[in-house]
Amino acid sequence: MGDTKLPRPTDAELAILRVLWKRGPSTVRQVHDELSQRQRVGYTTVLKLLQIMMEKGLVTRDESARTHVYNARLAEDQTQRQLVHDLLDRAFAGSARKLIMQALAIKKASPEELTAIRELLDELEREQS
Amino acid sequence: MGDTKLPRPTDAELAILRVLWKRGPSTVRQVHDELSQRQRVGYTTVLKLLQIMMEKGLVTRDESARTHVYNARLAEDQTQRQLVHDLLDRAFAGSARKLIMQALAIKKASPEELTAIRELLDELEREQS
DNA sequence: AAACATCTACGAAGATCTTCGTTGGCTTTT
DNA sequence: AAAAGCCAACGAAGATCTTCGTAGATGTTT
Repeated sequence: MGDTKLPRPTDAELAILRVLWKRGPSTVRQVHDELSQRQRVGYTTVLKLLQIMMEKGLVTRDESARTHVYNARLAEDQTQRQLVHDLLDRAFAGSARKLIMQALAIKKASPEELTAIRELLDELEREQS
Repeated sequence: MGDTKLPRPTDAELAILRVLWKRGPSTVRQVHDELSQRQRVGYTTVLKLLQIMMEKGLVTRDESARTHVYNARLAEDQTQRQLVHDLLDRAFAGSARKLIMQALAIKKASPEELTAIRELLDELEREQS
């Protein structure tokens, strides 16, 4: 209960989530400091976004101290999986194979990565039997 | 040169692109007919979206007849690749491996699909040497 | 040629996204 | 205890997205 499906994070929200995943629980200032190393963004912009994300359920907030501490509600993998799932539905008609093909085509994956993927394939096939 | 980088299509725009990819060059009515089989959407909504997509360069338009004929500017794969690339940057810090892992985790790919992916891996490794 | 149907263009409303200024309350420093 | 700094809350502006009604032009039927 209470966990209705979360909305897909917007671009700006995703940028904040990435900071939270990297840093763990963080104050607005910490998120802002990290974020403004890459992009010019105001403090209150980050604050507002975090408040909205709180409403949407994308983050949790510890209000016990004056300075609130925010954290991502879902782990990085869970969100990533959701995003992939979403893209799969919207643009690939559910074909994971095609999506994977495209991913492989973009990034000239290193031999190590190819090996890792191959191992995952092995696992999946083992599971399936 | 006229080909500035195209914007990422929105959800509604992507739904229309999918129809164009499926049907090939189509009139507004044809797109609308196809689309309204799945979702309730007005004719002028589709028209307006196509006009906007025209401005953005996402589609081309043949105006030689009174009833215009629209077509996707980029092929399905090109757009898919762009979307994957975009997601890779925004949510996966560029790690194709992680994205592929997530894709595999979602869809219990069929043995045939796994084989197809494995073959692609073989090809890639061959190319790399 | 009148009535009807179909098409594009225009504009605008409502929703969401992104941005940040301002205000007022706490906290720390002087 | 006054001043200065830091914080959350609020509101609002501008941008983009999504939706569709209405108007006017063109084509078809009667």
